[in-house]
Amino acid sequence: MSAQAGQKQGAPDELAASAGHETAGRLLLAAVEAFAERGFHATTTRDIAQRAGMSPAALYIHYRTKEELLYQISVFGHQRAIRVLGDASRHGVTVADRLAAAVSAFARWHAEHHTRARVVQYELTALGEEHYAEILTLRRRAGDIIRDLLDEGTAGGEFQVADIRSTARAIMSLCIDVARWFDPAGSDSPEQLGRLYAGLALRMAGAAEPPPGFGA
Amino acid sequence: MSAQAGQKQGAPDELAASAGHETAGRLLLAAVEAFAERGFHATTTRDIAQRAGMSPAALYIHYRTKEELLYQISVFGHQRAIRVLGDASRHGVTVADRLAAAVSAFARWHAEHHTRARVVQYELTALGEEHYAEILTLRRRAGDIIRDLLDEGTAGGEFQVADIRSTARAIMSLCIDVARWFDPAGSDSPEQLGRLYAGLALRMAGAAEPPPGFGA
DNA sequence: CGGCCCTCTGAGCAGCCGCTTAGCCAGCCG
DNA sequence: CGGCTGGCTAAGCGGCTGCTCAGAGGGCCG
Repeated sequence: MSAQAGQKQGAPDELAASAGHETAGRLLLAAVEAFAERGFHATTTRDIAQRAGMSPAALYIHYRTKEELLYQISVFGHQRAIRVLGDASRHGVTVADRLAAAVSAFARWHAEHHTRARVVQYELTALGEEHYAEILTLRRRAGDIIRDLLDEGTAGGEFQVADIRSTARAIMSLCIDVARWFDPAGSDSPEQLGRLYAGLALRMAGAAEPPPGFGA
Repeated sequence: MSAQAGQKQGAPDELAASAGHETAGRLLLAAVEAFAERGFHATTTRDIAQRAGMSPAALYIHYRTKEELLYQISVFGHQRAIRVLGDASRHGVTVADRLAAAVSAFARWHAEHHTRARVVQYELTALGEEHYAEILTLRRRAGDIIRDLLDEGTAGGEFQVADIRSTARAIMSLCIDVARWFDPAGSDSPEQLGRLYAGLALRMAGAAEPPPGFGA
């Protein structure tokens, strides 16, 4: 019930570990679940504390406010997502390979960590003004990765894109929205979804179709 | 400040008119704005009443609860969006024409009415259980429209789609997510966005590319 | 072993929440 | 003209909110 989907049993959660203290990490995971289920504003500090098996006051030993919990989740989540996207975007010989790898990894991350991703992508506006601005600069980096790939592929003639900025935004948009609707009980696995979305992104970029029977 | 984007000055708002009473309509528009800005749970009935220029108690003469306001907005918004999508999906000779028209209209609606659409698409979970279930049946109808077009186009050989259900969901997802990021002060107009997204959807469907210089 | 610090709890504060109630007032009907 | 009706408001109810604080308990250090 409290285990993050896709995480191996017994493996320490990296988000929880990032808190640097076991109780602080438990509170972070409890907050992710609660925020994802009900939204930031509808979640009470008592609810978070109860999910972590603690008293409401314990929360304020490790975090100054409820908003700081959201901020920590947001920073860590964005950093992870951008790293996943950036690493994948360097795997591949052709630009098309790299775009496919990037989109596949990014969409897959949103499916696998849909609980976390939902908080990261849809509860941003509940952040304080300074924290919000800080997160926005992180987000721009993610968009730039896809745009650079489209730039490179279009310049080299591999892609046919009329409006690079808008197309890059559409591809990002497609991946991000996965967090809204993805259901782990549904028929598609995160891997399948990643493959499918990589193909869709290549088509959106106007890349030449791979021959039939290509790929696994 | 309180006028819906894209609405002509002085023209009676159809959502407001749907309330059947002037004050009730003003409250509905005020609620849309407040819910879109802060989210349902972070919005207080006092805030809604103040935006409509009334006392908090006035709200309860026209609506039983705060949730009923959200429900009215949701039903009306879904009905409009589905009608826009359905009407457009019947305009065109080829299936590709109709898919382009449907996606263009649907994406454009989400851009033009992004305030309303944001509430409709992202505050669903705040609905009561029965109301939520009712809205879900409406939503399925929307998805079916795109899926039927892909079905028809694939059967006729106009489209090349490996996974029709997932591709239909991706196209819907792309349009819906417009409500999350669209900024009327940005460089793209709703019309431009609709045209762009129609082209992207055709590519996702594997339709043959139109010859260069095609269209306006 | 004594003292200290760090973590955690029970109790609770001030303030805001959704919603209700009693009553005011303008407009319509006979 | 008197009385009734429906839209509206001022005041306020119980309950829940984020957050605080005094103190308990247990492990580490000298």
